[in-house]
Amino acid sequence: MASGIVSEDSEEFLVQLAWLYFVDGMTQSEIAERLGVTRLRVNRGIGLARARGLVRVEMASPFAAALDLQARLVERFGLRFARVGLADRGADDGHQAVGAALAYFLEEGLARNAWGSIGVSWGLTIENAIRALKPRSLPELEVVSLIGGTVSGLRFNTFGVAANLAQRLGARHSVLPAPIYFETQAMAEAVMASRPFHEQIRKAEEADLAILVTGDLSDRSFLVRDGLPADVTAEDLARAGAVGDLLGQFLDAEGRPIDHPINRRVVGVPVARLPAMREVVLAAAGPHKVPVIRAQLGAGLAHGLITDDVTAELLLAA
Amino acid sequence: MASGIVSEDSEEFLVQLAWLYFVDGMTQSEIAERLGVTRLRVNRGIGLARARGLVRVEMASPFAAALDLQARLVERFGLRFARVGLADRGADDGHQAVGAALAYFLEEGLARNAWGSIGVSWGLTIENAIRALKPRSLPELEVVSLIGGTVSGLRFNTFGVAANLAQRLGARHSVLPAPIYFETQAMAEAVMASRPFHEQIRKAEEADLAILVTGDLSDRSFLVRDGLPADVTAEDLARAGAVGDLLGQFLDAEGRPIDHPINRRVVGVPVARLPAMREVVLAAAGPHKVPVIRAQLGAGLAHGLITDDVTAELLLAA
DNA sequence: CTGTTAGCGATACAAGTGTATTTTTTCCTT
DNA sequence: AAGGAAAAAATACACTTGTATCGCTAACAG
Repeated sequence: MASGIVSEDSEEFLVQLAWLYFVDGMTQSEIAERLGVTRLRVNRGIGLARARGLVRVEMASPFAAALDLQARLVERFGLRFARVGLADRGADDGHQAVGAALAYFLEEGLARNAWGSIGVSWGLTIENAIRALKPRSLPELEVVSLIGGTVSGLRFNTFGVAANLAQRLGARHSVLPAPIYFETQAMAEAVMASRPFHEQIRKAEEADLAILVTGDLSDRSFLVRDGLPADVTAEDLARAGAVGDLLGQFLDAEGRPIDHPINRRVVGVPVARLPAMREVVLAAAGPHKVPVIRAQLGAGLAHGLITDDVTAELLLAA
Repeated sequence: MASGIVSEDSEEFLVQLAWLYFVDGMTQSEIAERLGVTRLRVNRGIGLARARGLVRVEMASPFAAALDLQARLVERFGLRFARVGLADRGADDGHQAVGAALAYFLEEGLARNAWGSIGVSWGLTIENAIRALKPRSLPELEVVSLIGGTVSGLRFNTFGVAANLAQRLGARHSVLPAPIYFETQAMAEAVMASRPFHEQIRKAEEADLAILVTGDLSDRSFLVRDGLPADVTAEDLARAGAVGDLLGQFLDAEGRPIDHPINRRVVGVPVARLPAMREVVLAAAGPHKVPVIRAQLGAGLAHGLITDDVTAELLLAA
């Protein structure tokens, strides 16, 4: 019902608002008066412009705030690099901060033209990062999915994530047109072995950059909550020794895939291939994810880590 | 209170503030509490971070708001392009809006690598634009002064402008090490004819982009207020038919240099050479500048115009 | 030792902002 | 044409921000 609250949400209007507010520093009531609309409209419009990523705040050296944590992470886990943003300790979803940190990391690399193809999975973190990215036109770049998608139309579906990121960057994209999990191991193997899938997965494995996310086994994980096949529960996985997932594959505390059918029904780049990839970064934060992250970093599954200060402290604490 | 709190205006502190405020959306009091400083400090720090250009708001398609005005300016004055920002009609100095517009224009071109060298003069507008620019590293780029500088240490002195812009862009720069006006015509001619000056001016004339500003004859013009030689007054110039200046040279209502000694005592690229330059843009706004701008555009002294909506309307009104 | 001054913290307050609630308008249906 | 639903406007209010003011303290010169 409450679908289109702000009706006059044309880009032109929003750009006007943004200009008058952020560039000229006019007050919302002044703008409302000048444009002949209500202050409410202005207020909502400005919010909308930010939410849509039409205006972004860029920061000169965003990672200057946590230099020490970054250095200690690199040292401790033998990483190539680490980037840590500052979390809002009040809000319980650290996605905001990590998303922004991931975006700044991507901006750096994109400015250097460091990657010809980028592999992504899914999740709120990436979704947030996309919005914080500056729109570009990079027709040479290709965004590839590292993993299948869910059937249900979740907004952070892999298909959507790859498409949105590609659109933001003016790049091409390709996905793995399959569910994350097949009903049976046989079906998954058959599909993965077929020509087009084989080639697509290979393309994913050859991406210049892979952006990984991870989830734990709690209800806070979207994969656990909505993405698991009907016949598998989080309890099953915990009993089999899992602490969380990477690319839909469930890993134990040492970062090894657990011995459970679900790991053989998955469609995506196998975790075992990650160490051979060119550049793999893990973007994850939240106290509940600390064990999973530590497992994955310990197993050498990522070259770089992007997280927030709270998570970084916890990772270093043990 | 914690021990190692960075309580000065260090970049690290400001970046922390900016991150917590703009990325995490925390309130100023929350930030103050978390960092163990007073809210006042946070408030001022955030302002400082903006003023220093440490955080910038970028906007997706900044010139979408005034498409029609731009088209009409191009049509009316036979320009290659026009960019118009939205002025705050309350504030009487339009420098904010034009500065931002100029910055967006430069961002466009810099992203395309459109220029190998950029010529600048001086003024508040350019100063504002520099702060709104994203820092870069373009060691191949050279910023050159199109004009001499003032003796007094005005902060928008040409020398400073060229140096600041170059620093922001990570570029080299060179200036015309002379005052704008010499005491006598003979001195000016002698200097301009000397080898190093001759070469420097030639380099300026060959710049890929020239950014011009202009002033009228009122007290609002910094050149008139502080930059004129002691023996010349604005009244003299007005009597000689001047309506304003371009590169320190005073022009009449048709855009022709007036016949007055001051125009022969100036150190800089002669206005007459502008039409032969590759790309010349005039960045100027304000109702009081309308006659000068119109004169200059009428005489074909610029290929492009960067201004604000108020000025654009007035230019088109006549 | 004392008076002066610069700077910071505390307090206060006016203005600005984000959101919830109620009223009005508009437009569609019957 | 009347009734009803949905959108926009008006109203209200709690909270946030920016700035002015006062008073304390510490540094410093005489």
